[in-house]
Amino acid sequence: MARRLPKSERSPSPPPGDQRDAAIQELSKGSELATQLMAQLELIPERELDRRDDALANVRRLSMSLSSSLSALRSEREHYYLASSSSSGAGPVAVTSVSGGGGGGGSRTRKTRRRGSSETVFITTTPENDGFHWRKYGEKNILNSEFRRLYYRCGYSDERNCQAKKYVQQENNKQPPEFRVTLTNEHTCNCNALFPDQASSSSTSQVLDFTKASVSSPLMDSHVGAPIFKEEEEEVPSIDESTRSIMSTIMRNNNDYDELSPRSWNGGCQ
DNA sequence: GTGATTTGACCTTA
DNA sequence: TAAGGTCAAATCAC
Repeated sequence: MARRLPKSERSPSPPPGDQRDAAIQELSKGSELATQLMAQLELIPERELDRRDDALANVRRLSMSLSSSLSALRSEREHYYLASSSSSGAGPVAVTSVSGGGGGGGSRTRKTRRRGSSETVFITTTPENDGFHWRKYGEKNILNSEFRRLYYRCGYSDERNCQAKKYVQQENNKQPPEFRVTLTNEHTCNCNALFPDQASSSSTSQVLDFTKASVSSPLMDSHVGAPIFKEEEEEVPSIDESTRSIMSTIMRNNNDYDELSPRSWNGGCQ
């Protein structure tokens, strides 16, 4: 039942949370602690060399995993690109963060981005590959551009009041073609498709299948190489097992991280 | 039948 | 007033 609600029946969205920032902070702390632990291990006497080296190796691995988690989260915060595919060999080419003038507000029920909520702009050959479920709601010819601009909103915009939006406009006819993607508003739906193996624990988990027209753009050809996230799929190329495990551990230990928790990744997407 | 996309009209902003 | 952005009925795909 995805029929859009009449304007009058819509409720205002809650402000976007900062759970991701909290997660980043916790990961930073973990990283610092790992560094300290490494220093302490160096002090273990040489007669226990074997044990010391094993422990050191483990801590180094832990530290590296924390670092990659951090960098992945930071990257996602900036342009939602945690789930970009390595199989396609194509990713964002350039990223530009733009901060607008500060919320439209007012009594208008309709707003345009010209009034300036924060937005992220980047060029990519895989505009569809950001791990989120988008629904197209419009398409326009743009002045001085030979390509039409496509308008997407979060697939859970209605049921979860998620205000995330995405504008996709082809930039050129290169092979593969490049697209300018503009993301506005953070997802508040808790419905990204990261870690689909965890998501698959729920029979109603949200999956992304870009072979369906429903979540892809007519501009997106097969050569773009979009990943297909299905319930049966187990691998997310951009995140290794250790990173995933550490993030899960941290999130289990902090219930405030609803936006990032596995529970939210799958159960929330119904 | 259900849910997503298309598309022309309408709204908002500059 | 032009252009960008959004709405929502019609249409399409499954």
